[in-house]
Amino acid sequence: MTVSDILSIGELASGAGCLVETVRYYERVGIMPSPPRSEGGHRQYTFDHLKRLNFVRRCRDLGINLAQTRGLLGLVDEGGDTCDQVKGIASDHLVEIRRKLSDLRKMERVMKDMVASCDEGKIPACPIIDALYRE
Amino acid sequence: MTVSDILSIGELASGAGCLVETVRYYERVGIMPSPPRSEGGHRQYTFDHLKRLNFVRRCRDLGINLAQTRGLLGLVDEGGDTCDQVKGIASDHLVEIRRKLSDLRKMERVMKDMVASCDEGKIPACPIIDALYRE
DNA sequence: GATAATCCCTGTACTAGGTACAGGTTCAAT
DNA sequence: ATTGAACCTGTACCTAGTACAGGGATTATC
Repeated sequence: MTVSDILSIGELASGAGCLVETVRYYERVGIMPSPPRSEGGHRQYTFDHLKRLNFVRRCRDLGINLAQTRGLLGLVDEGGDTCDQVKGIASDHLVEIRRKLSDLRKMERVMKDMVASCDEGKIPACPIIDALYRE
Repeated sequence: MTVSDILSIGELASGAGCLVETVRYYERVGIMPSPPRSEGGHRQYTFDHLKRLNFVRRCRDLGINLAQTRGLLGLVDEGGDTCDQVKGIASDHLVEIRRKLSDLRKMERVMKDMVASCDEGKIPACPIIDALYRE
């Protein structure tokens, strides 16, 4: 590591807590820009790139998919009064999260009941298999 | 559709509410057996196959992955006193569901706060982008 | 019995969001 | 100058299917 402002792809990746391959993947799919290169062909990043990568990772951690993340980045890149559009994307995502939550809660109930039913009788037929196999 | 006990792949698929391609995929990955064929090479299924396919679809609907589903089917195929093993797989899956639920609840809270923050001020900088972009 | 419409066959490519190499080059430290 | 780590490109792989293309089988209608 030098004292300059240039980050290698490894430094960038570890700064954002992801793999080097992931950064190259983001470049390939147009989420991260192609940075300038050294004479030998190594990618040279700046702290702005790190901010952008962290933004992407934060979106991903929240379950925002790459297409939506790309959309948000587009709005960021444009700048200007796009707050409503951002809010739209975020609201859409919130709806999606709530749908998944409701599905998972149903699954939890079913699995919990199935596991509990196993404790009750020590009968030969397994109630879980029964529940799943029933016609 | 004939009056015999033989189901075509299309009848099997629609009976289980999935695509024909999915059935062929399950055969390819060893979840469904290779059934006998007609003289012309068409797959010939029975109602036992339909039961098995429904079992698989029910597992998938509950979010049980194919590897775990294969495990359950293995226990079913063996028969015998494997109730504990079944319960093990189900309990593991319950743990997984609960982990996902907790992640999603966190995401919901964050997204909800972000969307709500947008309503408050009509300031130029978008609070959602801010929240995600913060260093 | 002929024909047309529908179904089925195999094989391959594609999806999302990366991960995991192989084989070769460059950089940084000693 | 040398060595070892990090980097490069390109390709294959993962899950759980989906989507064709090009051709053969079956069924319904006439």
